[in-house]
Amino acid sequence: MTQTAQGSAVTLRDVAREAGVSVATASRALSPGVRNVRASARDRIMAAADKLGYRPNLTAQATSKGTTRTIAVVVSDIEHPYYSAIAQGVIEGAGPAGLIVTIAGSGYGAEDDLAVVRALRGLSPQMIILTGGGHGASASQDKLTEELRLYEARGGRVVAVGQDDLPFDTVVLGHRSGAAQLAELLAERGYTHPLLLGPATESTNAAEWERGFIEAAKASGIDIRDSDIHRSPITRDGAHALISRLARHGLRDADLIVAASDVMAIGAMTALRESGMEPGEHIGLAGFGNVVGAEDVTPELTTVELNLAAAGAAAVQLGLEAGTRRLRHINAEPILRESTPPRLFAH
Amino acid sequence: MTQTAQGSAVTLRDVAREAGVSVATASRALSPGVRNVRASARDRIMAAADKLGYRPNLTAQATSKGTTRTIAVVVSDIEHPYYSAIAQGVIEGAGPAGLIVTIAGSGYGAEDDLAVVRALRGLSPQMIILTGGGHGASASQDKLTEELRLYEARGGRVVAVGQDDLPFDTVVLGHRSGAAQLAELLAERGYTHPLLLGPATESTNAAEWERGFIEAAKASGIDIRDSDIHRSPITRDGAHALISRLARHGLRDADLIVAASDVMAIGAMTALRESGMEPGEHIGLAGFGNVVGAEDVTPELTTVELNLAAAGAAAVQLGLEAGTRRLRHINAEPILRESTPPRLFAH
DNA sequence: CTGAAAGCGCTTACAG
DNA sequence: CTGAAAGCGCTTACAG
Repeated sequence: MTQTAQGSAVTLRDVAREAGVSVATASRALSPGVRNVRASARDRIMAAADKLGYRPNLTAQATSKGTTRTIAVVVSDIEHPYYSAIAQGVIEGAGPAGLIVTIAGSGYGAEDDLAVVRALRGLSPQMIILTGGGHGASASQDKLTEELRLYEARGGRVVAVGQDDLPFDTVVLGHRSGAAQLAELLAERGYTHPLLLGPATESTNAAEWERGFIEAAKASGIDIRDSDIHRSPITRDGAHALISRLARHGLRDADLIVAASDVMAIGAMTALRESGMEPGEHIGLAGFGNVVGAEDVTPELTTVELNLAAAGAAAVQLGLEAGTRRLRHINAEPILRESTPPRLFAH
Repeated sequence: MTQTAQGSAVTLRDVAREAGVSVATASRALSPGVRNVRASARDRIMAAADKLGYRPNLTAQATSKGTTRTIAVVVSDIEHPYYSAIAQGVIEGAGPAGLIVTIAGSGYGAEDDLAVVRALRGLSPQMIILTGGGHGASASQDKLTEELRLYEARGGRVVAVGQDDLPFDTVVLGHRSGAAQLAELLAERGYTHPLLLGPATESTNAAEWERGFIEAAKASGIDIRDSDIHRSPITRDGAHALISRLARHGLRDADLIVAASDVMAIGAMTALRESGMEPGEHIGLAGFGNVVGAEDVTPELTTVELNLAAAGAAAVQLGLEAGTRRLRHINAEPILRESTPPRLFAH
């Protein structure tokens, strides 16, 4: 393939020539929001652009303007519905503003986010939305913050979705309040011995979820000990393996498993059944997030609706307005379904 | 925010000055695969870049080189696990080559793909991977092809994942052969009256799936009439609504529902149960794709493994090698599970 | 309202 | 191996 292929691209210069104006005026006529071009000239230019099939070179615009009409969203795992739901919200929010959204997958560690943000910065998006959910304090986290600050200094906007452990605009999700409400309702239904199933990786989202649940449980008279808290990879298979193992040794007196995500809860559900226990009947089961699929398992899964799409859209709004370090809260609400029926001897 | 913020960015010029060389040498030292720089100079330049926290401006590189070290994958719906699985495969395939992958969501029509590709072209990715699954012949489809040809003419690579109805390199998925194998196995299990549940939107993937199933069924002595084929939106809710309606009027003599995707099958499963029929027991149920969740519903869902991640990785490989209009086939394999138990009076 | 010119940050023949 | 210069496609003061 020769470099000549390059030559076939229609450029602004071509449009200008066709319309009989300078590239400067052609540029003005074609950029939205610029008024100072005579109507007749504008029309000729538009027509020429159309006729030639002109498509502006966005990267050239970017090197000239220093930014691109693009939103980059960083997710830990594109296959996890938690992230796709947020991404979908971002897309919906970006559409009206005429912004293209671009999704980049990282991984579950702060260093993963860091690597992706480094690469992304070079692409000069107008906004970077982080959805990783927080990694706690660490050297990588500090470097990530520093990298993002540099990006901001160049005029970029950064917004986080999750918890407020990054010093930027943040859409705060209801991991804590949602988990607390869930704990209260489950206590009312008569559950007394919950077992918590959290992620093995550091996650501020999960930490808030855990704290919210434990505190509210305590207020309802339920004490959750450290030995009641288990951790596995934040996937269907991770939870499945853990619960299978636990079930083999007996689940002691637990009457409820509460997972940090629906995906994990669903893996646990299958593991329970394979171990001869009927979820809902022998032991209650609750998830978190109200992800697609939660109401299609049997029994239907009790969970907490996080309103992820709304959060994604809100992140775009925050990023579009000027401001710093603002927090925007999105409410969560528990949804009780068949997997946590009222216990017989409710107090 | 003033434009001066821009000034704080570290540029190649800064690195060159720090190292005491020209920008040209600095550029050479920093670009991988370029040998002609004295080792000592290279070391000084690397050190300077490191010290200053230099991050190359990828958009500037792009306007200079005409391309970006980026792969753009176009998906119809990021929330659909079919697409996230392919995207995950692309990410895995792109990593070793040092390419960033960017995911853009479109919609289910050819005109949606067209709009996204237009926007994407401006970002000059090195490769565009289309996963839409084919839209059949139409004016939009022709325009899409034309747009992609222009992109190719500028040196870009395009690869499709799905069926071979686009005149570009294609990773062909086993919709047809997978569906055919499934039909044979289900016939062996004694099913005689399948009802097909396909997507309402035009899709070559689905058309192949349908043809594969019908032909193989016929070979096994099962005749599928037009009235046995139903269509709904390609979502959980779409299938749920359709099957609910059908169940109300009675499902006639159908002993099996075969859906074009697992997500649809899972929606159908819930609808059946809500209508008082036990999936697997009263009526068999099969999906397609072996998506996360398929083995976590009750009964576990019979489906066809499409090896989507492998397909995504294969697409990257195709795009990295030179060549045109090559077809690469990825095998599909049926997975029989509890949702299609052997019928009592199998022939 | 318009054009000539300088500039965005980088790459790459070209000539040493 | 290295530097000065031209160029990538666009934008935007500046001066009419």
